[in-house]
Amino acid sequence: MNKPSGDWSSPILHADLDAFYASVETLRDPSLRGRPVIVGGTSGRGVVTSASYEARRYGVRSAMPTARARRLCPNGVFIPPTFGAYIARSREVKEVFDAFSVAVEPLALDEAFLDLRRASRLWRDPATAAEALKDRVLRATGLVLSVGVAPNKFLAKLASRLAKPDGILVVRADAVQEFLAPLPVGQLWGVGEQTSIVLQRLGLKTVGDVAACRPAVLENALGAHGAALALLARGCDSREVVPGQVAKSVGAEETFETDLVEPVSMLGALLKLSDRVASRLRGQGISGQTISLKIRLSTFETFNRSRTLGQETDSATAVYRVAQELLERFIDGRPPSGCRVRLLGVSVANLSQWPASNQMVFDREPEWAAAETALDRVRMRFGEDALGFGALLEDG
DNA sequence: TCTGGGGTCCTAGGACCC
DNA sequence: TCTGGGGTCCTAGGACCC
Repeated sequence: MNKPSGDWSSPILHADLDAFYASVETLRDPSLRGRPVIVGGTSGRGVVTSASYEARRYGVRSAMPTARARRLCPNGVFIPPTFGAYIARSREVKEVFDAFSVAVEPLALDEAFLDLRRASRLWRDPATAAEALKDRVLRATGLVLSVGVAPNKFLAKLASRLAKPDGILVVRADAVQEFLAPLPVGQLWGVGEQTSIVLQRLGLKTVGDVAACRPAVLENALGAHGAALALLARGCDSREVVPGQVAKSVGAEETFETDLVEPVSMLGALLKLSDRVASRLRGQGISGQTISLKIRLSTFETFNRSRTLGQETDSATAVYRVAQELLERFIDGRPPSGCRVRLLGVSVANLSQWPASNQMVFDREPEWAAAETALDRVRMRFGEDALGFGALLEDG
């Protein structure tokens, strides 16, 4: 059964779906095929989350304000995101990946690492496997995949980015330096706007420049981050592909169409956010100890306030109470005019799995679990009127 | 151009304990 | 009376990724 063995010096794959959200929308509505599809917030404050390659020709990019994308591409089809559809497609793709390798580490809905070292008898070489993976994903889901093939995670991720769209790029172990050296520093994982500025000041423009720089100089300028960059720039990355990672925090946030100034509307928003977060915790069978509140003012200044409880919770009312206290304390410490709130967020960290005993209760009494969201509790206590949230405030 | 929503990781100071 | 040292936890802020 052994296939002839080719070059296995680059056994790590990074698989990345092309223009994922826009592609899913095109599958949902085939009349969009070939048109500039732009998925993103359609409110005044929305940004682009995904753009088809047709839209990119007009200069539309992810994270760009939707208003600007409309100016660049007036004929674009603008669609608000439908996350349920993306999650469902992502699961289908994950099934294809899992049939392919025992070591699959998802990074996001549209990308994953695959370690092929334990599949070396099934394929002549990793590049052949990458071809087959693209083909299987396309046939199973209709989605187009780009794949980077490299000796480690960092190089594989870089390769898949450069392979797009609809490509495969293999970085051979003996060609790493030539591959990396000419790339701009911004291609290094973890180099964004701020780090680029620091590197620029050091006179470092390409990855080759960074590789040639003394690690101590980088560490001095950027701390531990600098030491890590020194290694990446030389193509060194010893991180393993780790399947089955569990989340470390669960959160929900919302940017409001217009800034909130009334505390009562802020509390109403907090209640909704707390309910969303708690529902997701229970859905995953986890609970957490640290509740955080995120506040972004109209000035775009952003604050975080958190509190760690003596015990874990997955209850919306418990999360809400803490968030409410943190918010009230924050407002008290500000000048009366200084609280135009652009965004509120609630998150829960310090997570752990539910004890098995609780999960048994959950299994036995699903109706109990279903009634357990905070909004339901509020309705039960205050009636439907409570959804105006006035009653909650009286209750304080 | 006026900046989403979901996350991860790192740093630094202070409290607290031994 | 004139000041230890190490470890851990908590909080706040910030950079970065998709």
